[in-house]
Amino acid sequence: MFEKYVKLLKENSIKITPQRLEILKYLDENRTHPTADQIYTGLKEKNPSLSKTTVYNSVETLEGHNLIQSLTISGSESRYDFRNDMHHHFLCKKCGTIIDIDIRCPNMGKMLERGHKVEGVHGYFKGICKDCMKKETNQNGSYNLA
Amino acid sequence: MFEKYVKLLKENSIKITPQRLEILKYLDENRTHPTADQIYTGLKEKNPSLSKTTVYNSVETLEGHNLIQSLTISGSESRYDFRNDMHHHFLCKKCGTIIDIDIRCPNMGKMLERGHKVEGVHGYFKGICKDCMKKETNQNGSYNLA
DNA sequence: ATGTTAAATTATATTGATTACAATTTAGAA
DNA sequence: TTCTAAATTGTAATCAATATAATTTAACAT
Repeated sequence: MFEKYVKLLKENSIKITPQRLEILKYLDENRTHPTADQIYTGLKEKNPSLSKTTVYNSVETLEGHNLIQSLTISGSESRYDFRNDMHHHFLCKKCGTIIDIDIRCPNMGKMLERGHKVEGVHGYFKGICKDCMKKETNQNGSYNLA
Repeated sequence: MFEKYVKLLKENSIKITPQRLEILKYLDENRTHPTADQIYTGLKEKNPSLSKTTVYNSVETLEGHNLIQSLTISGSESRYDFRNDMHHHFLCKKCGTIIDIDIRCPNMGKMLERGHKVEGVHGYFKGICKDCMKKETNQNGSYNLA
């Protein structure tokens, strides 16, 4: 059940606690880039003693060891991503979904040339996602029947 | 003095107010990507009647008309950028500076291929800037004298 | 297994950014 | 100049995130 996450924590010399295992599992199984509050709410029922502070502490620890990464795409709240590899994100302004975009930033070389040490890269696209675009097109189409 | 900003507002059919002119001018002259609070504090002395709510309202209006853009690079607070053209940003974890990086994202084509409509692109790099790297090197060098 | 201890968890209080609201003022059109 | 919708203002409220201190616990040594 939790072996995978136990292994992850052990490999990184992070103390193994039920809360951290649950949070890791939740992020692994919910690739929707949830907020701290969503993680808390999602786990609270099965783990009534869970505290929101623990969620904040845990994601901070996990991020500090590069087991997960945090996103600041929406401004109002941080979101968390089980994936720790470099990829980009797309936020749909219509449905709110955050989609993983598998592109690696091709500009790292330029940053090095300029003498900066890059430790993290975040690429955020914002707009209307494919599915919402389809719906819009359909709507406009029906208007044209008049 | 303010002709440039009057013109900007007029072109976008935004009602011209002294507050909006001051905020635009502040952002134009302070390319440090200030927070709403920094804008407020920077203008309050010369404009004692200015309200922080007005700063929030104004930057929202200006961003809505694409006169400025907001950054969510730091997580805790939004920052504002007079530049509205596409470019990237680098946040130095050491000195906190946010540097403009003049690269255009080369992945727009891929997004279109996938059927998404992209309205905004934000590229954030985080790490240690050139200047802070130099200081670190110097420090390590002096230790090596022992 | 048991005891020990530093670290983690928890509940609560607090901070800080942002938004909501209602009263007042004002920009810009008539 | 008058009028009106919109903007500004101060205050209160909200929401995410952090600080704090007491309690619990993971992991090590015995």
